[in-house]
Amino acid sequence: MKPTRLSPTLEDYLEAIFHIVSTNMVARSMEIAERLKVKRSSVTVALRTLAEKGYINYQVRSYVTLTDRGLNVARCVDRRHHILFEMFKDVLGLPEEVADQTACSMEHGMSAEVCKRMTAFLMAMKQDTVHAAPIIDLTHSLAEKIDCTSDCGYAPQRGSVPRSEKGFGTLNILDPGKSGTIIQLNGTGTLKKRLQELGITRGEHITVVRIAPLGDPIEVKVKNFRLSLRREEADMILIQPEK
Amino acid sequence: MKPTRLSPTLEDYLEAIFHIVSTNMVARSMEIAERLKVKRSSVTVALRTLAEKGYINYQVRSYVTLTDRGLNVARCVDRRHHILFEMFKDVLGLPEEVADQTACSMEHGMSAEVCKRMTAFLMAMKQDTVHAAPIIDLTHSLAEKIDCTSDCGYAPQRGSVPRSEKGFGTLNILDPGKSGTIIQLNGTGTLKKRLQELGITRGEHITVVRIAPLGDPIEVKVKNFRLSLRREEADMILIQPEK
DNA sequence: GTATATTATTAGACTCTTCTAACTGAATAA
DNA sequence: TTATTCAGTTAGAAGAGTCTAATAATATAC
Repeated sequence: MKPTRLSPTLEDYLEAIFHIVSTNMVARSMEIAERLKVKRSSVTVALRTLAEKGYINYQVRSYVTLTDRGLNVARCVDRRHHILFEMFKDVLGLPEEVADQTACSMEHGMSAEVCKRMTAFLMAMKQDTVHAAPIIDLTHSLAEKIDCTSDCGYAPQRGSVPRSEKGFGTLNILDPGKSGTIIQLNGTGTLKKRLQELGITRGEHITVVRIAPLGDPIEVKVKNFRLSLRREEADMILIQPEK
Repeated sequence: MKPTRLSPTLEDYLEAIFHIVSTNMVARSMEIAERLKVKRSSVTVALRTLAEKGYINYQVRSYVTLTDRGLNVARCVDRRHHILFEMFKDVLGLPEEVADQTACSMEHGMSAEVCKRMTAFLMAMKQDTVHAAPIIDLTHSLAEKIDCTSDCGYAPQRGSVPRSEKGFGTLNILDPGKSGTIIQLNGTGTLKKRLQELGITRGEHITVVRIAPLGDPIEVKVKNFRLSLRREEADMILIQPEK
């Protein structure tokens, strides 16, 4: 009966019960299982927990109803869902199904305050259509222009990780002519061994002589030997740059 | 090495590594643990998994870097985070910390398409400030007026669950004068027994005679006996209303 | 160069959520 | 009434993620 914070999963169960109860007055395991796409046995477990915490009225092998507490939470979750749904559908112009699905997966991390503000925002968009309409139009036309495959619009970059502040990095951060001290070797057994045999060991001093056009291979100098390393190999060598 | 879909948790680890690597070139367990507020031992487990799946370069007891695949995913998660953060901070006017936290918990359920549209929306808001400014102003002033405690702005209601379509419900859905057939008793041992002894059993016909002002108690008639039930008791009685 | 402190790892336990498979209770039909 | 069917339950296992406690490797200090 204590008001423990509900997990996202249990919130989902409550939400499902809320919807079923809205048209049916009572909910049964089967319907909940269907709606949440889980097995009936999982529902039983969840119902037991929800009943223990005082969110539902539940006796073994009988219908389920929400307690007042359960109803409050369910309404709250439902409300968050609707707000997000509207945002995604009406403002962002996503198809209903996607909007619904996305709302589902986002509704749980939303505090009352956030919910309130988003409600206010949607109210504003609806009240002030004169200003809202051009924004929405612009949104849609901009959306078409953004190229967004797997990386969400980020342009693929090479050598994209910025320079270290503290100091170390893999060998690849050294420009030609610069040198550093080897801190650690990160490779797998064989490859690591090979590098060690070439003289690349902790504490050793290493200088980058030349880098081929595409960053591969890299010519380095260790103990007065010259070696040619592939980019992957260089990535395994952790160094503390000099100067 | 297979491109299994990452869990939200693992995405969080990747994101943390991404940020540490951005200033540090390499990430260490400790820093990751601090950032995610978990114990170092949990980090070790996560790193092992991420390495197995090919998202990071990781050898036991050495620094961590992102692979190309890891970098792509991390950038993507980071981008989703930023978009949500901006939305919450700049549009909804939430304090930075709340915006960040909320973005954190919502960033995982966001598809590339949703991310794209939200990016477009924020671009639109920034490009067309003439229209955006009044909307944001209105949002803020509306937000102040919404009373939103635990139930997200829903007004507390009594008897709020709508009437059944299929039919059954607890006794509380019957208006005075209406009657129905008892389908099931939902109570605990003692209480259930008490009700049964009063003549409230499956298949019995029950009529609501009168409901006290606040819905409690409810006067009913079963088998020509008149009984007074408390609201809680009535909630345990499942009925199929008549007509 | 040994001792101490720091950092990372293992092992084992626990929670949460789900599953499968077997079983139980109740409603329906013969 | 007995058999069949179906919904709901239990038990047991598994995976993910976390923790504590103990241990091991490394770095630092003397």
